[in-house]
Formats: sequence, C-alpha cells, structure tokens
Amino acid sequence: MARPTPEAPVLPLDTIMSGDCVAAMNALPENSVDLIFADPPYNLQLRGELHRPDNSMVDAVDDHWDQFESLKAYDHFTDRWMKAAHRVLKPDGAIWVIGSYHNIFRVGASLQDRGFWILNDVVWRKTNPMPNFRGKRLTNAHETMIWASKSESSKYTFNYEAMKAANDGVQMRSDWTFPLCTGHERLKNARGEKAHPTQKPEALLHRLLVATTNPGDVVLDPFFGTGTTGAVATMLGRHFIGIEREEEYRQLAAERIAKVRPLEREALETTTSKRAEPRVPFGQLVERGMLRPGEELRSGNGRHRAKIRADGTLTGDGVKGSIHQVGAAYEGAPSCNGWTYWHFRREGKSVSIDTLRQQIRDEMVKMN
Amino acid sequence: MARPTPEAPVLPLDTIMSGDCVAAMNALPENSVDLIFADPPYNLQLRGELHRPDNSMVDAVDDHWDQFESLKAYDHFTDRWMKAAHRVLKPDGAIWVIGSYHNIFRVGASLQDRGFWILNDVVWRKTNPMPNFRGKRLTNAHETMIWASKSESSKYTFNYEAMKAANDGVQMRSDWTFPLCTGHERLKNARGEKAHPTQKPEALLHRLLVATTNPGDVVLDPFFGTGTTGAVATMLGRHFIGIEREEEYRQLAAERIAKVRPLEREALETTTSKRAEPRVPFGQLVERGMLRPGEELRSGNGRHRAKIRADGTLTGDGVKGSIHQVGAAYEGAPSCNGWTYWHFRREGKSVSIDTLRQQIRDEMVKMN
DNA sequence: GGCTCCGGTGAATCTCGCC
DNA sequence: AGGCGAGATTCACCGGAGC
Repeated sequence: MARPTPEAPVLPLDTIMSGDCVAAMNALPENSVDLIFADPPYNLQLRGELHRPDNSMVDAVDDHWDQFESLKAYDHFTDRWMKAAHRVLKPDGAIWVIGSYHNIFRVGASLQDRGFWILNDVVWRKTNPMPNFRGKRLTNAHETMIWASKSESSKYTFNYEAMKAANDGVQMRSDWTFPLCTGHERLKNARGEKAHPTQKPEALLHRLLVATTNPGDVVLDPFFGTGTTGAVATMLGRHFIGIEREEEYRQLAAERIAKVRPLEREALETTTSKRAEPRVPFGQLVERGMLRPGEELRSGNGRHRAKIRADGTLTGDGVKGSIHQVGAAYEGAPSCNGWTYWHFRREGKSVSIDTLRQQIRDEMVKMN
Repeated sequence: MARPTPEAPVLPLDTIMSGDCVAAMNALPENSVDLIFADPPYNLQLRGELHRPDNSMVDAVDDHWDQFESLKAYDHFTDRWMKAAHRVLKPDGAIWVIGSYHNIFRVGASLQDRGFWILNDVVWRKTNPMPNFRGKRLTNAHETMIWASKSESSKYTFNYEAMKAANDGVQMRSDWTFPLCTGHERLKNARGEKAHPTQKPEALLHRLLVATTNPGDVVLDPFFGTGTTGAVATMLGRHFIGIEREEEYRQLAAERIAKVRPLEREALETTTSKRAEPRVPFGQLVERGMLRPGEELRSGNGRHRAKIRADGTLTGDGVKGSIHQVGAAYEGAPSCNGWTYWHFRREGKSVSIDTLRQQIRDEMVKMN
C-alpha cells in the first residue's frame, strides 16, 4: 500500500464502514474511488429506510397514504446519497445503480440531473422470478441497472474484449440473464432465516466488475448489506469499501468476505484489447529492415498498390502519406486501418503487414 | 357506433388528426379513451457521424423532431403532452410509453409525478439490434416500455389468461423478445427510402393491445408516425385515434391502414379457460406474424380444420383451446401433440407448425 | 426452383493521445 | 483547449443477383 500523502490520502480499503452512507462517504477523500455500486432501498413504502434532509426519520405509514409526499421524500434521499457518491468518485470513475420500476426512473433522472453520463441501462433477466400471484399484471421478471460515468468526458473503464469473450465471441448485450440468489449462496442469519431480503447474485457482480473495473481498483458500495460486492471484488482482486448501517449485516458480511479466496493473478488477466498494446510506428518496420524502401505493397483486395519510402510513408498514383492516409485515399473512405489494409509478398504468399507489427510487439513483451 | 350524447361525445374514431399532439388531445373530450400508446421523441443527442467498421455510414436519427435544447426543455415537452394525455384518458384507462435510456427515466418520473400508477416496466429485447461499432459500450439491445394506469385505484384492463395462453401456459413475463421492424413490414416512402426512422414492429403492438385492451376499445396514439398502432388496432378490432404533425407520415399511415383487413370476430375472442402447460409458446408465432389470426390449420391427416385466434388459441366446430386441446378433442383422444398434429399451407404445400417452432428455437439458441 | 453469395442496414448519447 | 492524425471497430437478418 502506498504511504499516505496529501495527494493520496488513506482509504479504508477492504473494510466495512458503519453509520449513514452519506456521512461515511463524506468522510472519504474526494475523487478517490474508481467505481460505485449502489443498491439503494427500492420500496417507497419502506419508510423506515428513508431519511429527511435533516436526517430525521420519515413518519411511519399511517392510514392516509400520500404517494406524492413519499416520492418527494425518496427524491431527497436519492439526492443526498448521490451527491456524496459524485464527490467521492474519481473524475474517470463510474457508477452502477440497480433498481426496479418503483425507484429506477427517479434514480435515472437524478443521475442525469447531477451530470452523470449514462453509458448503458442493463436489464437483469431473472430465470426464476417470483410469479405474480394475483394474476393482475405481468410477472416482474427483471431489474434495471444503470451504468453511468461521472461526466460526459470521463474516460471510463470498459473491458470490451473480456465481455466479448465471455459471450462466445460476440459483443455483450445490454440484457443479462441470471438466476436469483438462492441455495447455498443465500446467506442465513443466526436464526436460520434468510439474512437479507434482496441479496444479489454473485454472478451479476462478477460480470459487472469484470466489465467495468481493473484489478487493484477500488469499488465502493454505500448500501453494502451482506456484502456481495465485497465478496466478489475480493475474489477478483479488486479492493472494496462497504458502508452499512445495520450491525447484523456488517457482521455477516465480514465473516463472508473473510472466507473468500482471491483468484490467482493469472486467472485475473483478461483478453487485452489492441488499443492497450504499445504503438508501433510503421517506419520502424523499415528501419529494422523487415520491409525494404522501394518495395511494393498491395491492398488486401488486390486492387491497389503503393511503394514504401525510406521515411516510412507510402507513395503511389500521385498520393503520398501514411499507410492509413494512402489506404483511405484509394478507397475513398473517411479512414482506413493501414495495418490490416496493406499486404506484402514473402515466399509467394500475400502477408498482412500487421503480422510484422505483431512480431515487434512480441519482442517488446519478452524484454519486460 | 353509439349515437352521440352529452355523456358520450363524438370521438374522431379511426382517423388521423393533424397538428400538435397537445392541442389535438385537448380538443378531445376528457375521460374518453381506453388506452394511450405513446412513442415520443427519445432526445438522442447524437454528436457526430458514426461509421461501421466497413466505413459505411450509419443513418442517424437526426430528424428535427428529436432535437431539444436541454434536458429541461425535454422535461417541459414531456409534462405538456403527458398532462393532456392524463386528461383525455378514462379513469380506468392506462398508458404505455416506450423509450430508451436517453429519455425513459425522465418519462417514468413524470408519470409518477402526475399520479399515474406504474403497473409494470416491460423490456423489449431485440433479437437483431445494431451492434456497438466502436466497442466502447454494451450493445444497446433493448428498449423499455412503461405500463401505467391513470391512478392507483384504476380498474385497468389486463387479459391475464390470454397472455398466459400466448406464453404456452405460463405467466407472461416483463421481458418480451421481438425482432426489429425490417423487410417488407418496413414502410417505404415515395422515394423508396425507409419512410420513418423509428417504425415499431407490429408484433410488439399486437402483444401490447391483446394484453391491455378489449375489442371495441379506443386506443389513442399521440405520436402516430406511420401508424403501426392504427394498423394493429384495426386488425384486432380496436378503434384508434392517431395524432401526427407530419403530412407525409399521415398520408402513408392512412394508406397503410386502409389495406388492413380486420380479423373475424371469432378470432378476437380471448381465452378465459385454463390450459395445460406445453413448452414453446404457440402465441409467439401469431405475434410475430408467422401465422395470421383467422388463418386455417389442418390436421396432418387432412380430416380436421381449425382457425387461429389472435391470442394464440384455436377454434373450430364448437371447440376452443390450445393447439393441443383442440387436436385432442377432434381425435377423441386424451391428449395430442398440437405441434406435430397441425399443419398450415405455404406456397401450395402443407407444412407442420413445428417447423415454425424450430425456427424460434434456433433464434433462442443463438441468442444465449 | 432452390441454393449460395454478397450487399445493405437498424432509435447510437460509439477514440484517444499528442502537440 | 482544440486540432490533427493514428488506428480500432459489427451482428442478425433481409433481399436480390447469380448459378
């Protein structure tokens, strides 16, 4: 762990803070966590979960149910924790919030109003939802998660290749199918009852954290409950900070997380995207003699050709410029990836120049 | 049609009103329509051009009607049309609104603020969404629909048994899977281009109207576009009132609806009986238009025939029920596999309906 | 006629780092 | 902070052409 400095104050990593989540978040340094996962109370009628701005409890349910008063109270509650969450998040950080139709529209609107930039809404499709017993509506078989960056310009983390690989080689969609948390995964309290009414499945957090964090990142969960976020973060080599008001939940979560064995470093490595690999200038291929100045390149479709010049640019048909510029000019396209566009001949075969770039990158890896 | 009285003023049934939807709705009598389906502008806020990896350009939704100065301006627009919608809706009426993450949270919050009572949020899962071409986010593969009654105490319409029957004997869930509107269903304008950038699939409206209206009900669509709501309502024996500002859309919608052949009365009756529980929803074949309500099926031996109803059940010779029940009744057998028993005609040939089920299963496999 | 191949396209808030 | 240039990036389906 780095020594505390004014620039990098100590974070209570891998611990569970007690008390109100707003106060706890405000006790953390600003711009300090990479990701927030928030599973706030859904049910507008669970008034015990709600607090007024002055932190007093909202009155208990009485005979006269005023839904507008309750919506207002819920909005206040949302504004308070979301403001604190915004403050503690790094500029390039992101937030996930999960909810149902009771609260998610208010949460989503608040996120936008506060300047968060929505990246996706993701639907958790439950394979085994609770049926609608009265037969008066559709079976409520999903919940909604909103993924948003701190601002429109945030450079948020998204492990595209990892998600694509996990989805059999095609892009991961915005609908995720998982069963509810049941069986042995479902935590029991000392009385043998289910410990928490809305414990989320670890599979959900697993995908979410692999998608939008990197190993070593700090994940904050202001409504920690029985600590699913902490358990999965620990397993995946991410740090967590939990906040939970209820002593019983904190206790259960701590015991649960203590049993988690982190995955080995090797298992945590995800498919690297090409974007993350070091840049190799085309000129280096010429400098190293992998390609000769004067040698001719052809487009993959065989329709165009160009000559390599000593400075690593191409020329042909009156066009000069980088491998990308000449390719784009030939194709009349706004842009072109010259690395995959151009080919050269070796031993009678047509080979993409990208294979030469890959050779250089492999050498660079070996040197580390 | 009933004679106009002070209690039941004349409604412009089965017509398309022109002009601004707020003014048009305010010109209608209050408390007069059974259902509203609203597909308002999404306020996409697209920035620049987007190209596919093959350098072709994506045809963006950059129409003037989707441009708003700010979130505040969009909220103002939403408040205005929603207030007018609330007024024109019967006390026991309901509303559907469809949107994406750009606007749906604001729409949902506005619905709640105005006293609408959310019954479900429904996810339209697209089997064939547009990919995320830059690999920067999850593929945006769904849209969200909110179903809400006018007030908490509204006695809204929900054809539970029809939905259950269409879902092959188990409760209909809140996630609906349909392809985008493409191919011949997609309307073209006089110039041969797609007539409207956001035409919704008829299958979506089919399920929605069967679920939450009865034959003879009045369905209002304040953002009529090319009239999918009117076409499906007409086919299903519901009245529609459309409102559309653009002359070209009104013209195309009118031509489209004029071609619709309403289903026979018998095909429209919704199921009230319980059914056995088979595995793959026959109703989906109807919703998707693979089989047409009113179309005749014949038994493989050619001795029996039955007609398809809009909710995915069959009727004939005084028998009503699932494909299995009707087959069993005809054969005097205790049970019958309707999937292999029933056949339909395509291009002069007799084809088992099981081939259609297989098509859907193939899609489902591909989606997981 | 049937099959394969190929081009087109869909409500999309769709790059990043250096100078 | 804005401009510039490198270079990374797509899935399911429909329909027409061609064989």
